[in-house]
Amino acid sequence: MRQELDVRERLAKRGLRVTPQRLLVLQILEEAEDHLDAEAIYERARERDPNVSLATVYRTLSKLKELGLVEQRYFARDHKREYYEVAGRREHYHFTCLGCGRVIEVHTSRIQQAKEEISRELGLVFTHACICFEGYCAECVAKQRNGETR
Amino acid sequence: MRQELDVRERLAKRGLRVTPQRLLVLQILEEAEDHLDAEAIYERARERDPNVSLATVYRTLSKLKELGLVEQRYFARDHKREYYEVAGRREHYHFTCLGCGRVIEVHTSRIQQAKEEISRELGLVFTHACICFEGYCAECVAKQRNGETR
DNA sequence: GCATAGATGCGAATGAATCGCAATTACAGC
DNA sequence: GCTGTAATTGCGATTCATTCGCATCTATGC
Repeated sequence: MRQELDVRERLAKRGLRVTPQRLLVLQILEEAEDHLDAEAIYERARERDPNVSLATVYRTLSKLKELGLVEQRYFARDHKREYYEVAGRREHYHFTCLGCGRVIEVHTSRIQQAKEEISRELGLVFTHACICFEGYCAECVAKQRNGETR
Repeated sequence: MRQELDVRERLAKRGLRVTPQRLLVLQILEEAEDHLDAEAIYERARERDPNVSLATVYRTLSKLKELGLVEQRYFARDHKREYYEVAGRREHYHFTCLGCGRVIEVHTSRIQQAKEEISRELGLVFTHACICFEGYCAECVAKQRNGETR
């Protein structure tokens, strides 16, 4: 797990408290393999502390996001829902398969390049980018092909 | 305005009707310079036909989107809200300035390149991409600088 | 013109996220 | 270790964009 000291420091720096709920949400996100939305985090949190409330999960995620400890994402599949992942991982983007629903992480430096180019050309300063892709994964494409030629 | 014949054809092809409401929404989108959300379209529509309902605007946008006549967008500034623009314009992406709220259209071929590369590498088939940028425009950056050194 | 499937308008419903507020609790200072 | 106090929590109520249900209307093919 991420150094708890770091977390304590970041919280303290803003006069925020280290509460069991905050540590719990953070831990859940660090243990998660896939991406979780508030509801999913809430469910997992209740398993360990049946008293946590959904509102606290939301408030915690919001704070942790401000502190730069977690990142919020939107996936094409369900664009109204917010998903979360711990911050500081390798630059990556998300591709949602419309066939199987799987979210595949993809890597590319093109987005970064695009930002740099546009920045140079128009003098824009980028603080955030929301990028998500949608389509069909290799397996689902194969399935569709088989289905069509049957 | 886009050839109404084309619109009639596309609708007819799916057994959909050409109604005044649909033509009105389409016209509003074609006349709009900036990007509109359902509420804004609704307001403009009522000016010409006070009876149109918000639900119809939503349903119309949904149908027009299916037909490929309009495109739905999300902007970083307000990610829960859907914005619309007529389809078929030159490939572009949107940058929202956190300072003045302006939405700036930017052009780059990097995104397309990224899709092609990832497609080759992982066999993914892209059907849609949701891309939006956020930051500060040149003017707002300049303003901030002045403010800091004052 | 007539029939009828598709559309509309209205108000109610949905659902994720947020808010208000009283009750708790972390933690700085003693 | 205790205390005071401001931050935090839990709960339920609220918000707000979008969608639904349904009775009424209407575009369109015959």
